[in-house]
Amino acid sequence: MGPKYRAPEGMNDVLPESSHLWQYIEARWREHCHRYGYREIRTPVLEYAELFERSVGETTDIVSKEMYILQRGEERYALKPEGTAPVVRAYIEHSLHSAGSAQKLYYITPFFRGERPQKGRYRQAHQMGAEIIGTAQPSADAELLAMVMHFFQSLGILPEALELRLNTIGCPTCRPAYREAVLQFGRARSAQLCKSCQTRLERNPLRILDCKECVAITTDAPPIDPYLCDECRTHFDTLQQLLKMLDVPYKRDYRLVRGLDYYTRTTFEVIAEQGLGAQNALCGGGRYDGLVEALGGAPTPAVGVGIGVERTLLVLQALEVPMPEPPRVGVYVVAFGEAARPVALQVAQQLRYAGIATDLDLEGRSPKAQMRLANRIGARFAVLLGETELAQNAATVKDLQTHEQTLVSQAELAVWIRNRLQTS
RNA sequence: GGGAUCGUAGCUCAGUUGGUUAGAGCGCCUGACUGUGGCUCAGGAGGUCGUGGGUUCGAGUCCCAUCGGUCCCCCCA
Repeated sequence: MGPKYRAPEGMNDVLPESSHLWQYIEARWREHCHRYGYREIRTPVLEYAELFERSVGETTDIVSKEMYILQRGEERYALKPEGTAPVVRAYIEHSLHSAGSAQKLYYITPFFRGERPQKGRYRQAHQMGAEIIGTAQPSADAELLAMVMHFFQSLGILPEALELRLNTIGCPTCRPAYREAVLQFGRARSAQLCKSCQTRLERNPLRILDCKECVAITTDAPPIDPYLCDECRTHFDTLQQLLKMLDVPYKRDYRLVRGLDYYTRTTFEVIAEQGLGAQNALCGGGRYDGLVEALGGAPTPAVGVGIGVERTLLVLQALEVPMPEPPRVGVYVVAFGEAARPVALQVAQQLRYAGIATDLDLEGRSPKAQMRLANRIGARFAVLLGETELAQNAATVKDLQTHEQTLVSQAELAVWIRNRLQTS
């Protein structure tokens, strides 16, 4: 029996029982990025649709059929389907290059793709991203990858649970020749390729390499290495050396040819064996040396990563990694009798002003129900107010763990409680 | 866009080859304990069995349609 109104398909409410986990992951990401010298950037949830059409690529599924388009008058907007293009747009728009050095920017953002939802894949999902804009040095790629793996580690995910897959897809100088080689390879075996790969072949031949259906055929496809230009080869070699030096394990994956048009050279993803179903990529990213220029900026190399928040959460839960408990109030104020209720509210405020997380009944429940609630929400102390206490401007503080009761004057209440909350 | 699967109380689920007033646990409320939680016990509230048709003397149970969830393909974080 569905309720009359539900959240849109593939879009989820984060309920209080799990919102603290989101806060935790997001706080960790912020901390982590600050530790690596990044600063936060926030961009609108909407951009002019054209931004994504130009950057992500008109022929990609994302742009051709998954974007949420909003038309308002003459303006065509799209809910952002990924995080990088808006950051690059902002970088150009606000001349962030003028800072003189490469910009390290991080963000946390929702993004939207109109696809059938499944485990770990939603129509509104959330991404933690980081971009280094303004350097072509492989040390940027290496630092970014080390940061990402360090981030997962800091959340308590063991390195064995993850696999960093790494590849290079060359640059506009060398990729065309490789593309041609794969195209020839594919054409020669066109009949054996799956249906979608046959159309893929003409549009974006490299994509046949990461088709699961056609692995058996494409396993013999030519590797890119002999086709790489000197610059791309040096970049990739150096990156691999740096990763080894930094003890960041990775696996070369010749099939890792990302979906978005803007990638050059380095591509990577981190996959998890457990916790995610078919959507086992926790994060993905790569170098996009042509994007800033393509969007109207000066030629500016860059590299970036996006980490799925939902997917990270699923992995943490599947691996049973310890995570924080939801916040609890320390004190619950209980009123015995109607006369005590306004005083209870007053006392609760007094405790809150003193910085003590406090709650009380606002529904007129019986004392017993109030006590039950105090216990259930995990409060450490119940502050009891009845005729006896009111007569003395005092309160009975009950320690709900030890059952000890102490009569404390209302004036000293906050200090009395704060001392015990700190020491226990 | 295609496919698989599920849909009984707020939540997790029982409901036998179709057979009277549809059940349990958790949670909620009340009481035992007239101003005191956690344990126990006794009561109570809460359900158009997703919806609409059909078969039947009779449908939660069978058939069809439809809606929704979940998972998978495609694609991607």
